[in-house]
Amino acid sequence: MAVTMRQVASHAGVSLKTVSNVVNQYEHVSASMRARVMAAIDELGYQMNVTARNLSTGRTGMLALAVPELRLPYFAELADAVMSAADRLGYTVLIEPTTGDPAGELEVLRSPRRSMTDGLIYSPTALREADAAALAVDFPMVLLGERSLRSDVDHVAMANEAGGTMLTEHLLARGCRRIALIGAHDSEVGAGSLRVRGVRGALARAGLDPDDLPSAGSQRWSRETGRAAVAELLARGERFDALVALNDAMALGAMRALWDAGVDVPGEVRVAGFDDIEDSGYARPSLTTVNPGREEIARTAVRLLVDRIEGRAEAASEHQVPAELVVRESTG
Amino acid sequence: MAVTMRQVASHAGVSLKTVSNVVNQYEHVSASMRARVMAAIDELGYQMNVTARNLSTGRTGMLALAVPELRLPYFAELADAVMSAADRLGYTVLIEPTTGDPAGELEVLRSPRRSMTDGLIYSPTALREADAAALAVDFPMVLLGERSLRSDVDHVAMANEAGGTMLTEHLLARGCRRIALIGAHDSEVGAGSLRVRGVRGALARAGLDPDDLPSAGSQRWSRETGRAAVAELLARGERFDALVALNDAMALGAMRALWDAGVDVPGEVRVAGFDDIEDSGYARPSLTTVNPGREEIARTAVRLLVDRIEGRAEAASEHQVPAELVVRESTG
DNA sequence: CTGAAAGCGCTAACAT
DNA sequence: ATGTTAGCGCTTTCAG
Repeated sequence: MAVTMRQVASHAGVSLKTVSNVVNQYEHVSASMRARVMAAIDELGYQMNVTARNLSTGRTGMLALAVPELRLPYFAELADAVMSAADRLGYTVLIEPTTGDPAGELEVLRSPRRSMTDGLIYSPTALREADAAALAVDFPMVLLGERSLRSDVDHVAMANEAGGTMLTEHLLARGCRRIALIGAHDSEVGAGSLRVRGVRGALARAGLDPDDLPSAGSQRWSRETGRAAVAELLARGERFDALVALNDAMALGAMRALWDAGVDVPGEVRVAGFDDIEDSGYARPSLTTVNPGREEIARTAVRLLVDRIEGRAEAASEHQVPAELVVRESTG
Repeated sequence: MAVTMRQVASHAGVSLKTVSNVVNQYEHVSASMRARVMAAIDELGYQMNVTARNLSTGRTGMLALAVPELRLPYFAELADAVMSAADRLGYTVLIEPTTGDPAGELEVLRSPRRSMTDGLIYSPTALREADAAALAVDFPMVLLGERSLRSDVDHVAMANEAGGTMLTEHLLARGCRRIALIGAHDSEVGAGSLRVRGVRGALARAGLDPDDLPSAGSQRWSRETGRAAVAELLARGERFDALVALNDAMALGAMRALWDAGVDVPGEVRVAGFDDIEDSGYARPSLTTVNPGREEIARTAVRLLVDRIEGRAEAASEHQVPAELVVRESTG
């Protein structure tokens, strides 16, 4: 079918190894040899069979990135950033959707496809303490998130708690006294609980009751969840002068629901989110949020993973990427 | 390093082939044999080396999907849909970002990585007539878009022109008389020109001048492009009572810019887009748009490609996926 | 600097 | 129903 290296070799009248050397930019090949081989390659339209090389070298040049779903804008933007960073280091990214449930997140660790990738960038959102053992894998992996589940693996942590704190202090400074929360669930791990912790801490420090937070929302952090959560809060008759959504998508859905209900943002309720996804700057009103440093997270994760794959890694490390408060119209 | 099938075989005291049979669910294996092999697999923690199988079978089980960038919401949602559809048929998707320029779009056709995927779903947006020859590839491919460049390949076309027509007729029915266009560029192929054709056709039929369309915007169909385009139109002093953006992202950016300029939507200007991305339903005002049938496009493309890969394909076919007008607040 | 030969881990005829 | 034997196309010692 396709032209093989062997055919190129015989067409050029050289050995297989020589063709391999030329193709792989091996230094010590005479110019004439190289020219002859290149000519044969062109004439035959040879294309390297990457699978064969992969088997031979034991490497595939692919990194896996496990995320819940690409429809969630944060993960689409993250994937984009990871792909660019990987590309710069000569790697390709295989995106593995987990659907954001524990089963899917565990499955990606055990998938036979792991043998097709050199390593995994893993952003679990639904794993529970009980699943921690599954993280003891025998391939290079870097975890996105705090070192909550397993410690002997590289981590890239974003400033979740600090972000929650910033947001809350900002709202308090604007005069808010009763904050409602969207998207909090009981998981003990993951970004959500840390963000909530930041919120509670700031409230406590301000002398407010950190446990008196009206809250709604589910596991799937989508616009629809945000919209439904606000509908629920209003239906329950909750009162609040600020709304912290644990991500921007929910915040955008929430703002829409508030508008539908005739509640003015930021006049009556100030709204803030997390992630600084692109939409947030274009929403009406534009959304105050926390920029988690997506680009740096992506760059760092890829670098750590590639270092480990290529044997340059030391002990497992944890990197903290600083977050930044982005104040926009939704908080006045 | 990793456990091989051979080790499993000797551990279980059977031949290589038997292990292979068990692993591949081959029917004719005695229950006892199967149990013995499974036990060995568990004890050794065996995991199939997919790369080796790929080399041997000449298949990888991966489909490539070439799109400009995942940050553009339409492509993130499309990728999501393609991945789901592929998964249902037992395939994995490798996303190949093209950056949306001609070089990147050509590159993906020639990349050695094509030997790692069984076929390609290709959504060119920047290719010119001159590049048509590059589409003569020797691997299974399905093109997303009209049969404008090459005809002997499977196509899944969306109703671009019809969509433009629907949108325009809707706007005319609402009383609009002067439509501005965002995102039109001179490319002769691609979705843009077809959408524009639909707009012009409807205008002509209504007795309006189809060539008198204020227009702005560039190749990259992002929110920022939409915002900048409106800024430019306003700066030029153009007058218009409707705005058709060639995709939703630009429409959302445009609406934001109109709001910044104090122009009421839909009161003074009605706005419409294309794609029905998720954001459009949550925007304020929510955006009137054309739903191109993304799910069906994805399903159809994957099915066509897999049929071809697995040898069930006939002659090249063109599938038309119907579009649907989604009327929302932005057109009153 | 180039060639010969072995082998990566699996599948697939072909036997048995 | 299970075992044997060749490869798949490339990389990689090891010679020369």
